[in-house]
Amino acid sequence: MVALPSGVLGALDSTSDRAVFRQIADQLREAIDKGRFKEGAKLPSESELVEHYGVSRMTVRNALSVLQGEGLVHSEHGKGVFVRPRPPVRRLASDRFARRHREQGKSAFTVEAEAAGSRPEVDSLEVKEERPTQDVSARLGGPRRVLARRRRYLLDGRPVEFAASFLPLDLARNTPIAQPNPGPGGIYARLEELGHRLDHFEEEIRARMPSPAEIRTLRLASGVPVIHLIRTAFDTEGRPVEVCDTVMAADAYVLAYQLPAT
Amino acid sequence: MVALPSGVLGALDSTSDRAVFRQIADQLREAIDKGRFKEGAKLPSESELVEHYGVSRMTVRNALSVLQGEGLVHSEHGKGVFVRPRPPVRRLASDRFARRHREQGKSAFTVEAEAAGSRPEVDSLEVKEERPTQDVSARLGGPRRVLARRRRYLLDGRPVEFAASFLPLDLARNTPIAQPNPGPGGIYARLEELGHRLDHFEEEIRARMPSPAEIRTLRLASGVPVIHLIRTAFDTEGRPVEVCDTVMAADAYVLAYQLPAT
DNA sequence: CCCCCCTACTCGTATAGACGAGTGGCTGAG
DNA sequence: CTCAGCCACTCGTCTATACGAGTAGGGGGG
Repeated sequence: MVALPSGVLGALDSTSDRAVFRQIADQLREAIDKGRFKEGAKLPSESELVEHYGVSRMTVRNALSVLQGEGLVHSEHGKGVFVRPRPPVRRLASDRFARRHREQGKSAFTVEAEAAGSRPEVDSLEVKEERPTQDVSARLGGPRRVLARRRRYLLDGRPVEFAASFLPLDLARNTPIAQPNPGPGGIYARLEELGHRLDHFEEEIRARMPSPAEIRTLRLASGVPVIHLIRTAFDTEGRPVEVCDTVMAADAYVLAYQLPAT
Repeated sequence: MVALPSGVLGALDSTSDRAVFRQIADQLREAIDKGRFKEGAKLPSESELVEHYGVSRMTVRNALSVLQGEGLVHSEHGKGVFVRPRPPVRRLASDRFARRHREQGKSAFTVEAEAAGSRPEVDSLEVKEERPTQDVSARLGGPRRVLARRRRYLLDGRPVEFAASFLPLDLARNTPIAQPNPGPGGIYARLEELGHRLDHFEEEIRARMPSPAEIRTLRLASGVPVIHLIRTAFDTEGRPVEVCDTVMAADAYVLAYQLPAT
C-alpha cells in the first residue's frame, strides 16, 4: 500500500448531496483532463483509492466504471486502470471515391493507411450470394438475392472497420466482382467496366453504442461508440448498384465532407 | 413479489465460464431484441430477477448496468427499468445549406421540424465577442477575437443539439449577424448580403461519448453517444468566414450526404 | 546463468445486508 | 366522495467480505 502522489486528488465533500462515487469520478476526471494523469498513465489502484478516500471498494469501482463508460479509462486485469490514449485517427475524405483515385492498383484503404505510415490489413474476406435484409433490398430496388462482400480492415493490427457490400445478383454474378480480390480500383472500377458508369453516392451516418458482436469484431474498449455508415452507389441511369454497410470504431475515424454552397 | 411472465427468461448455465451477470444481461438483451419486451415496456424489477435467477441484487444490478451502458434500457427511480424507446430521428440532408433554402424567413431547423410534425424551440441564445480557442482560430485563419453565437435546439421539449458559430470580428461586428436574431435565412443569408458569397462548406464528423456538461445540456440518457460536427464555411475567395461547432444527441439524428462520383 | 515457482499486487465477480429516496396505490378519516 | 397519509414497491447508494484469476518481479533451485 503506497501513499498517493501528493495533491493530485482532493477530499470528499460530505456536505454535498452528490453521491460519493460521483465525487470520486469527478476528481479523477478532472485530474485526467488537466493532465495530472497523462495518456496511458496508470491511475491509483482500487485499494489505494479505498485508502485515500476512506470508502469501500465497491464505491471506488463504481466511480471507475463511470469513467470507463465515458471512454476515459480502461482497465487491465492484473495490471491496473489506465488513462485511454487517444488513438491516431483515420480521416475519410469525401472525395475518396472520385474516379481519379480508382486508377492506381491499390484500394483506397491501403493507399490512405500507407500514406499515414500505418500498416493496413484486410481480413475476414467473405464473398457469397444471399438473401438481402429488408433494408438492403429496399435500397437496391428490391432484388431477391444479392452478392455480399464482407471484410474487416485493420491498422497496425487493430481492427477499425467492418464493411459489407451488397450488389444485385444480376449485375455481379460471374464477374470479377464475385472474386475475393476484384482487381485494381476495387469493385467500383469493375462496375464501370461492366457499363455501369457511376453517377453519385448517398451516404447515411448514424452513431450509436456497439452491439456485443461489434464489440468482438472490432475489439472495442468500453465507452467507444461506433459510426454506422450506409452508402448507396447510383449509376448514371439512376439505378442503385451497390449498398455498402460500414461499422467503424468511432475513436479511429474522422469523416470529412466537402459540400458546395450552391 | 410476483412471479415472472413464464418462459421469457431462461436459466443460468453454471457450466459456462461466462460471468453470471453477463449471462443475465445476454438473456435480457435477447428478450428485448426479439420483442418479448417492447419499447417502453418495464423489465422485471431487480428483486424479481434476484428471485428468478437466485443471485444477489448486486449481480442483477451489474447486468442491468451493462444494458444501460449499451443504451438499451433506462431506469427510473421508484418506478422500474424500462426498454428505451427509439426516439424519432431528425435527418440532416447535405443540401440543407443550399442557397435556394435560404429564401424563406424561417430557419432550416424550424422548417424541417415543422415539416416532420415536431414542435421546434431554440434557447440558450448567446451572442458575444470572445477570444477563440486555438482550434477555431486556426480554422478561421488566425483571428484574435471572434463573434460567437451559441444556441440550443429542442424538439418537442427535448434538447437535441447544441451549436456554436464563430465568425471573424472584422466581418461580423456591427452587422445583423451580431444580433440575437439575424433575420430571414440566418447568418449565411446575411453573409452573402455583406458581399461574402459562399462557395463551399467543409464538415468534419466525429462520434464519441458525451462529457458531463454535454450530458446536462442535452439531457442525455446513459449509453447515448454524441455526434460532433465541425463545419467551416468558405467564401468564393477561399476565405473561411464561419466555423460552426455542433454537438448532437446521436439517437436523434441521421446525417445524409450526397456525393458526386466524378 | 537460466528458468521455474512463489508471492504480492492488480482487477473481476459475487454475496449479504443496510438505509435512503421516489412513486403510486390503498385506506381510513373527514 | 375527497383527500391526506401510510405503505409497499421501486431503484440508488454504500459497506464489508470473500474468492478467483491475471501479472510481474524476486528468489531459489537446477
